[in-house]
Amino acid sequence: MESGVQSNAAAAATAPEFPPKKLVRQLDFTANFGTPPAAAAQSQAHATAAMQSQLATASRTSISMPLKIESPRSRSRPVYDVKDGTPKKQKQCNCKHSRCLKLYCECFASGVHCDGCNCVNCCNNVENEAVRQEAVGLTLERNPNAFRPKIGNSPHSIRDIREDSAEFALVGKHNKGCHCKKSNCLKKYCECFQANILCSENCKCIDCKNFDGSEERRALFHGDHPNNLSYMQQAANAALNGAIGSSGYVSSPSLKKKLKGLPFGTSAKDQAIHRVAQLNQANPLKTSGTAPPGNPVARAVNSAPSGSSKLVYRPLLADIVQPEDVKELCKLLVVVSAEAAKPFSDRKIHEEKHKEKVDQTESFHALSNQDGDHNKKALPDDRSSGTTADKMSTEEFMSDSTDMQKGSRPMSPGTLALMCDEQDTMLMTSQNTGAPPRFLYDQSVTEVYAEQERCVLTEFRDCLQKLITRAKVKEEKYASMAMKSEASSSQQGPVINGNATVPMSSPAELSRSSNTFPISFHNFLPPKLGRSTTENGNIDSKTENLDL
DNA sequence: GAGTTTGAAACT
DNA sequence: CAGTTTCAAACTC
Repeated sequence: MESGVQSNAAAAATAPEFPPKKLVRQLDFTANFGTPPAAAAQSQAHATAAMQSQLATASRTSISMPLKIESPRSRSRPVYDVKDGTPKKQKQCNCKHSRCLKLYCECFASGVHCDGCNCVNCCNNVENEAVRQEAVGLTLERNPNAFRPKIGNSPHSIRDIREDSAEFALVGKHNKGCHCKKSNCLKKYCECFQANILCSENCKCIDCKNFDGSEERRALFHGDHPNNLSYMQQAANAALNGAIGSSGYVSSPSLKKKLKGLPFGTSAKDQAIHRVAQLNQANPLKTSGTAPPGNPVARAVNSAPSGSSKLVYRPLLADIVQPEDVKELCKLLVVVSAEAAKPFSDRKIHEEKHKEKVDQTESFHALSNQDGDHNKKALPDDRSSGTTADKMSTEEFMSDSTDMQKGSRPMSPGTLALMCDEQDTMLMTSQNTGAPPRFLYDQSVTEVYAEQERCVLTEFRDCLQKLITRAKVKEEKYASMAMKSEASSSQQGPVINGNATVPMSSPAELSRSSNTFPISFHNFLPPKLGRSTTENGNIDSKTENLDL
């Protein structure tokens, strides 16, 4: 089909590849990417605005939308490393004829530039940004929803799934629906299957087997499929890529709790949980793929993780870092930043007493001196060059860490709100005391910035290192427990009793086991934050308002 | 790795 | 809107 790829590519680079006849506005690949700068800029602005608008719209939806726009195709490829599940480099396309400017291209469809791809004549890069933006505009013109997620929420929920159905589909529905004819919607050709969702009324597929209760689908997800592992990975990717949202699976605390609190109740929810537990029969980490022997309770306890792990992949840090932890971290960094600037503040206060009068006298003297040469040297030269300027600006301007607000560096609204009071104060002080103009202090401001940045980054690095350490510990524990689990199950099967440790081979379940890993981000935040939030009422009250 | 199959996207 | 073609990924061998 793709005969003469290279010749095609070569021709594409030198000669028109597409017929000039265009009933519908099309991308012009022929005119040396010839979009007039102005038109290109306009197109770019339009396209960018359109995409941003879509992103903004998407962010308002209940769908957990990834930062990058994704198409089902891009979702299909493992963005996460198969071995360890860690984020992996963006998928690389192999486009040959689309120049990566059509939705055929995963990168383009994902709204990202090609980077390290194997594509030919790629225009989906910075060098061809104008063309790219035009293509985006055209694509949006053709289909305003082109870059929007194709999987939306559906009325389906975990409660709707019947207890007797063995498979477990993610919550969601393909907005447009698939049109499969030969794949039975059980292969990755099918967008619904790719996204690990059931086909819906939106689909126009033929001979669909991707529905709740489908034997074929059940077989596929029950471990007796040769490609079960890949399907597992696919499901994990689907869960991870944000198309569905994190709440689609059993990750809620209540569910976790109930899952552990066997035997199950009789409510619909409990039944659903029970059903989820039954999914263990396709334990991805056990090649046998058979349900572990033992009583139902034991099987459910042991199997729940396996079953859910097949469909839910949760990063190692999933339960370590919570939203409030991020907030805490930000508070910490604000405190660290303030502390970093404090020496400058202290020094200023100390030295200001001794030098303020002298400086002002000198300045006044220079200003009052009507001699041109003196005037030039006395103020601008002294203060705008070298160490003198640094010294003075440091002394007179950096009386408070909040002065960094006066620099050109952009700050978050939260931080601005935090420091607005101080800014007003400083401004008034500066005006009242006849302090020199701001530009005279830029250098020292930068100096403080540098110190603050250093401290903040150091602190942040430390936190990240601790986070990594935690994850490693967790990972090692998973590994050892998985080995134990596998060893015991291969010999005599898991024996669960009240006191025995439940072998958990699933990272998903392990991460849910708060008893085993009572990890909280708070645990490794430095004590500084504790002080700042408990002893320093001012900082605490202000940082609480940080818009995180 | 090459060839085939598949279904979405693009086009008529 | 329906039919056809193009395209790149998924799949098979």
